[in-house]
Amino acid sequence: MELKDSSTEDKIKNAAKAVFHRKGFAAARTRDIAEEAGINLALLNYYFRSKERLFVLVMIETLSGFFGSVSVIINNPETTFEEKIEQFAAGYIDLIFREPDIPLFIMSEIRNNPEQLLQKIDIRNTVFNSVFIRQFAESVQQGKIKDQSFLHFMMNFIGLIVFPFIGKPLLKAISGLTEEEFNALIEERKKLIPVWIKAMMN
Amino acid sequence: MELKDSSTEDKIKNAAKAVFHRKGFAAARTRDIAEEAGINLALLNYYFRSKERLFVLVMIETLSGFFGSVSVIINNPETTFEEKIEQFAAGYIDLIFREPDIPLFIMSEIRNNPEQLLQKIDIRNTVFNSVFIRQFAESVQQGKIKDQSFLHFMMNFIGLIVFPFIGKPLLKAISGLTEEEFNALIEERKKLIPVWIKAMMN
DNA sequence: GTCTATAACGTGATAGAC
DNA sequence: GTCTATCACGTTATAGAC
Repeated sequence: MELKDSSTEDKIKNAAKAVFHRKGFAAARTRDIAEEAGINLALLNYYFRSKERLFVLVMIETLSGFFGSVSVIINNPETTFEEKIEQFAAGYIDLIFREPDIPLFIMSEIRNNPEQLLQKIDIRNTVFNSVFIRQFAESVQQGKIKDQSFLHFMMNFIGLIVFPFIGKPLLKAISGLTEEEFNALIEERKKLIPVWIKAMMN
Repeated sequence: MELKDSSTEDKIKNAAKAVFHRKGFAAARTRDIAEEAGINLALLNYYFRSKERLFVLVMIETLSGFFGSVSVIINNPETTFEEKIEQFAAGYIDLIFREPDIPLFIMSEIRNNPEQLLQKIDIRNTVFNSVFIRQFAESVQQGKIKDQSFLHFMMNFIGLIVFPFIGKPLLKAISGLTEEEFNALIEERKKLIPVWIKAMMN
């Protein structure tokens, strides 16, 4: 969004990101992207050859940006397990605030093409070789937290962070909150989620 | 899925449900639906006039089925607040097990057309006039649970239930679990979520 | 009601001038 | 590199026979 739009190529790619994120691959039209970029439709094919190739590029950058951005946090050897939880929650919420369409976009597109998209990014190793998971195991062993499946823990943690964004239209309709009020509620969760997570683990 | 396929009209509608739920409106082709129903493409238009009209019908039934199915649970005056939490979690997980594509389908389509779709179902009143929310407020007042936003509570509760289904492809890739193992994990959550939720409220 | 054949339209992609 | 004009194709929708 706030990337450099210096070259025409970047303008198109950033426009494609915005449109794909908002509408998904199938519903996005190359004409939408061209219009959003303020260029002609033919230029899109000149630079990226096809809608599909452009999409793959966008997807790779989106996935690596989304999953890579927190690898610093979860691999910091200086912070404790609890500190990582706090930083992870706050960091991810800030990240998604900047691009709120990404979680639903990723989930939808992966559903349509799981094997192809997931092999583009080695998320499994990122998680399982992290300092974070080692500290989780240590905390369990030391009896600091309840013995439980790491996967349950991750589902809960990520779900608490991400679900309000995925369910936003629905949750706004239920609550009747304005955009600002709803965002303020999510902002509160940066502090609340770590508290909840710790309560769940005892 | 397991509905009566007696009439041709029902065959088409059930096929449409399956295809729309799996691929979303934009990616679903009327040919896919006709093939899934085992009928000719022209019949689809004969019965439902257009893809869009068929979609709206499917969406209305999906939404009312999804949100209506639990209104019995949350409005039962015989059960306590805690019992409702247990029944709601187990009931919803069973429901989604039967049609696992629905949560992501609903979220995706509502994103594309929030106002139009949400006015078709009065979910706001269903929630706010429920026995469930009254019991929540009473529990807060009596000091049984921590004073907190009902919306946070709902986000957490629904998120814990629904997120594993929405994030399934991703979570399976991260964990390396098979379909059966993953489903077993979710099955465990029927018992675990009420425990976690209670821990979060104290 | 159900089918085949085809019309009408939208969208991705390219040719060719500048 | 960038544009206009157009092609090629897939998809929705309909006409018309049975």
